[in-house]
Amino acid sequence: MRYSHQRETIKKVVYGTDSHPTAEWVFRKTKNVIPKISLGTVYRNLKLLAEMGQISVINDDNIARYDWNTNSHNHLKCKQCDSLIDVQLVNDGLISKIKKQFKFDVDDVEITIIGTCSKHIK
Amino acid sequence: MRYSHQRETIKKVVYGTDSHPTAEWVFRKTKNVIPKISLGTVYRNLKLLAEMGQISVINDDNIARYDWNTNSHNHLKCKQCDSLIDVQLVNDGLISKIKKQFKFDVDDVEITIIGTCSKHIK
DNA sequence: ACATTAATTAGGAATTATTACTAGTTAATA
DNA sequence: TATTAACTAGTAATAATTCCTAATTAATGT
Repeated sequence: MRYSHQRETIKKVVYGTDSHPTAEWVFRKTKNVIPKISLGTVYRNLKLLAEMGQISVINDDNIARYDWNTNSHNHLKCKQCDSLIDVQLVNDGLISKIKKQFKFDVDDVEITIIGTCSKHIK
Repeated sequence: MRYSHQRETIKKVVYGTDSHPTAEWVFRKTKNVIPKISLGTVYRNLKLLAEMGQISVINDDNIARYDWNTNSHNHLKCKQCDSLIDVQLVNDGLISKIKKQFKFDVDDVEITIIGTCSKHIK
């Protein structure tokens, strides 16, 4: 894997936000630094970064969002403001329970809690 | 909401399988009954059925899959055979914990466990 | 039964997110 | 500094889904 200015910039953009951005958002932000960057380059490098384990991908309602936080964690998704909030819900207990109960070899646990965040609860 | 032969047939197709089918799969199956049905009709009615709470939608890797089982439940997704297996993991404890801990009003809990199912473990 | 009407459909065009292709550019190495 | 393989910009292609429109059809009143 060769160094690339584009890839490094994209990585910095993702690492610089907690907003779980889409490819389109990353594209717009990266353009501020490299105006001639193309959307394809952003997609290709986001995919590469994910494969290298440097960022993670969240599948949110049929659109990919990216996250610098590669530790296993979960999300609260607010229907009102469409934001994703990081939380830690899973314990090793759940994983080993699934392994035993269903004879299922667990790689990853994806949890998204859909609802309304505190901002909108009066 | 007026009766429609197409919608009833689509519903029966979804209710007739445990395979969590895609819109494309439902389209092909429904075509056996109504050869001239169009893909748009399938999408529109799947959406309507979901809105009416008669089926549920699963977001699997940026492609929608449909499920007759509208009770809250979770999925084991096997990377090898791409199948989804229904399981029941969530207890009310988790939901009330989230409500308290994050002041988050929970509507739905989406859990997908990615891994390898028993078929592929020797 | 028949006319009216608003919901629904088929078929195709449009949209959105994403990937693939290609000629030109660039980082690494010798 | 020349070589070369990886990378990029720009654009075309693809895949899933939604939108549009004229024609069809289920429900209702007569």
